Amino acid sequence: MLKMGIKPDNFTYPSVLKACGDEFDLGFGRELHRSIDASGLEWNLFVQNALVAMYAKCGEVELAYDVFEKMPEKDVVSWNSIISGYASKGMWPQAFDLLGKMRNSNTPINLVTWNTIAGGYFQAGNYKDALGLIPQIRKHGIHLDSVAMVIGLGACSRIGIVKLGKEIHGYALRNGCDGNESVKNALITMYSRCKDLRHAYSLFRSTEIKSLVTWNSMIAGYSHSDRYEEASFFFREMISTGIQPNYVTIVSILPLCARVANLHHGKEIHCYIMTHGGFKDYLLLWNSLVDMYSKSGKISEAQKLFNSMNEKDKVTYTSLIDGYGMQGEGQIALKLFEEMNNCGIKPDHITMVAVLSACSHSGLVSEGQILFEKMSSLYGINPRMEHFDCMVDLFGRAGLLKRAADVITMMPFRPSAALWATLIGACRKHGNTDIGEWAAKKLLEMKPEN
DNA sequence: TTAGGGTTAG
Repeated sequence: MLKMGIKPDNFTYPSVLKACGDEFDLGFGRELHRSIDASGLEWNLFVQNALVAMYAKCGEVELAYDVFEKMPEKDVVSWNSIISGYASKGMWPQAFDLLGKMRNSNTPINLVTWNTIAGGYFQAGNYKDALGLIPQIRKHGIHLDSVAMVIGLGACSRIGIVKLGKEIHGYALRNGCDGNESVKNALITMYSRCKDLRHAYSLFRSTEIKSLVTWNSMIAGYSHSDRYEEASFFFREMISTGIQPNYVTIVSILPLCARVANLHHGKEIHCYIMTHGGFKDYLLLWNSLVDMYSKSGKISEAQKLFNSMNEKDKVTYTSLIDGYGMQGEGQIALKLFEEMNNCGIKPDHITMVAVLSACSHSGLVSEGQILFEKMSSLYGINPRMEHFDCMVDLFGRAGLLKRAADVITMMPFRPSAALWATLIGACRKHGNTDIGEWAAKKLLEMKPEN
């Protein structure tokens, strides 16, 4: 268009900027920004809003704010764009500060504003807070739209509260949103994640035009419920209807492959990825493969794959560390942990579980203890329940039953029945009746949790 | 024309 000498106008720039945001093409976005400044359209509200949104989507909230701040006139889209930028980065103080300023500016808050906050909560894993917004929205007399429902259903499926999910389903039926594809897929996910496979299945079968996401929702749902046969059946049915799987399909089905007795299915999928294009850029996918081989005890396959990867993150390392740990190769696991730290990849609480359990399976008592004690000072990770579980197991396996018992007594969490059982098992193995009986008594005293 | 959403690994 430019080559033909046609000048972009106040309609062209927002559309192209939106595309930049969707593709995270910051380079082209900045180029457009320079071109806008030279075009005389730099004060157009639509153009400015689109610039704010583009920078926010590309993760450049400061640049987004620079544009936003200088805008002489702001509308609800401007505010929503900048709030969304901060919320998606988890910068909550800034997001809420702006929400307050938006209220003071007499710009009316609309459903998109609410959905932005709810979506931010969802991304941060605050599913309860996301759900808590629904009654607030309704209190303002605003009707939920499909986006609000999808977020609400997503939160229900993560927490596993089918009752609230059903209420949203009812709301969708009453408001004619049940035919919306996204709502349908979110409903399938909600029911299947809440282990109500019957409802998930009937919704799926009643969907006439099934998109890739519909199939993925179903496969992920059954996979999540450990139903390999059905998940695999849907996978094959999907391919037979001419729909090609994408990386989400593969990532959904791989964890199940590790759990079935032979690795045939997992290898088949690995082969599929190698022979079909379009998968190489998804780290998530390669991590799932490393994890599958690790969990299946094929540690040399996992290592081979790991070596072939150009990009690795903490999940790649954690999967391999976990694999070596399960094989009783604690020293190798610790070497990998050291390597990841040297590479500047920060471990998180799941990495620590893998490392500590590797120590426990290989009898590396002092190594495990040192790592546990230095977890928060060295890596900034506060010990969680599962780390204490690892320590009880570590001492228990080594026959240091008094120290295992001390961990349970001192830990700032309510010990689970399984943890008492771990200690009792260790006492039995090492012939310690005193601590064993004490633990058994504690286990029997436990009140059932509500 | 510009803002929010569904399937996703350790």
